[in-house]
Amino acid sequence: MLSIGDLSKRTGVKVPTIRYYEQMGLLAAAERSEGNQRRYERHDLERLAFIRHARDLGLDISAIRELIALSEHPHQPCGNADRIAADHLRSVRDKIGKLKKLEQELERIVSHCDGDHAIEDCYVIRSLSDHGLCDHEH
Amino acid sequence: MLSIGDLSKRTGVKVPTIRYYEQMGLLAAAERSEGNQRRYERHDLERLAFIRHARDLGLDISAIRELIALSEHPHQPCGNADRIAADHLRSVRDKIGKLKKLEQELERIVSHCDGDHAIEDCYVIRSLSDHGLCDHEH
DNA sequence: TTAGATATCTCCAGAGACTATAGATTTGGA
DNA sequence: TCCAAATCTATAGTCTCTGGAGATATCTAA
Repeated sequence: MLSIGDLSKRTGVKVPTIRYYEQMGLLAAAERSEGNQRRYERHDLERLAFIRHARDLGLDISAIRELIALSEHPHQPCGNADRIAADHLRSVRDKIGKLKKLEQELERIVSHCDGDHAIEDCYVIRSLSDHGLCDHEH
Repeated sequence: MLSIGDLSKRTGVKVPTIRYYEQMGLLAAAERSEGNQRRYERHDLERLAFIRHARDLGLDISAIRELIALSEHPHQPCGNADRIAADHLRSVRDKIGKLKKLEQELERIVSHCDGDHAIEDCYVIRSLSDHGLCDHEH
């Protein structure tokens, strides 16, 4: 039996976050000690590792809730789980695309500025003021 | 003189968001009509466009507040503005790197799954349960 | 001029995913 | 046995908005 602190150390999920996940229904309400403290077992550790992993991958709580619900019906076909992951892949690619545009623009802005002239002539400030200086719309 | 709605249409920033920016001190408190409605001028439009642009680039409110403060002292050297943008560029690159790892991993997960077998054998679910299946740590 | 439609006002609550605090209780080790 | 550390609950705060309620202002058309 693990305390909430043990669980935290083993998974890298902070203690208040574990309680938060319980509240959000991602973790079942834990058994309690005589003194009302949460006590966990191996399967709770696995579940929390699953959640942690999915969060690291950027899935949101509701997607994780769906995946957990799916994983509790192991004999159904897995099309929905596949769809959730594939949707997420699309959104990750989308985000990467957007960030790359930002990267280009910031590069351009920063490279024009040597940090050593007056604000009124600073490309950083001017770029932010005047969208027309951008290479592409965003 | 523009109403808050005009300003919103011209900048693409929603009305409650404009009021929020005022509350956060990014926009000066607007002049008011006789009936207490906000009235804006050209320079407010420019300021809001600046904010919008900076937010689109992913700068947070406090960074924007700093940039605005800097831009109000046009004769100082611009080193700080440069630093803010350069810092941000670093963090954008960092984010891109992380998302690319996710992309790889999600690709791997999704490509192993044809959406057509039982959950208990689904690579999506198994990958999330078992970190050991990952190519790299995260 | 007046009615009615639209826009605006303030204040407050909620979203999402935590994080932190306060004050009380329990637990584990010397 | 005693004390420090961990845990408990409940509540509030973070950040950047977004939406609603109910009251007031403004604009347009008749």
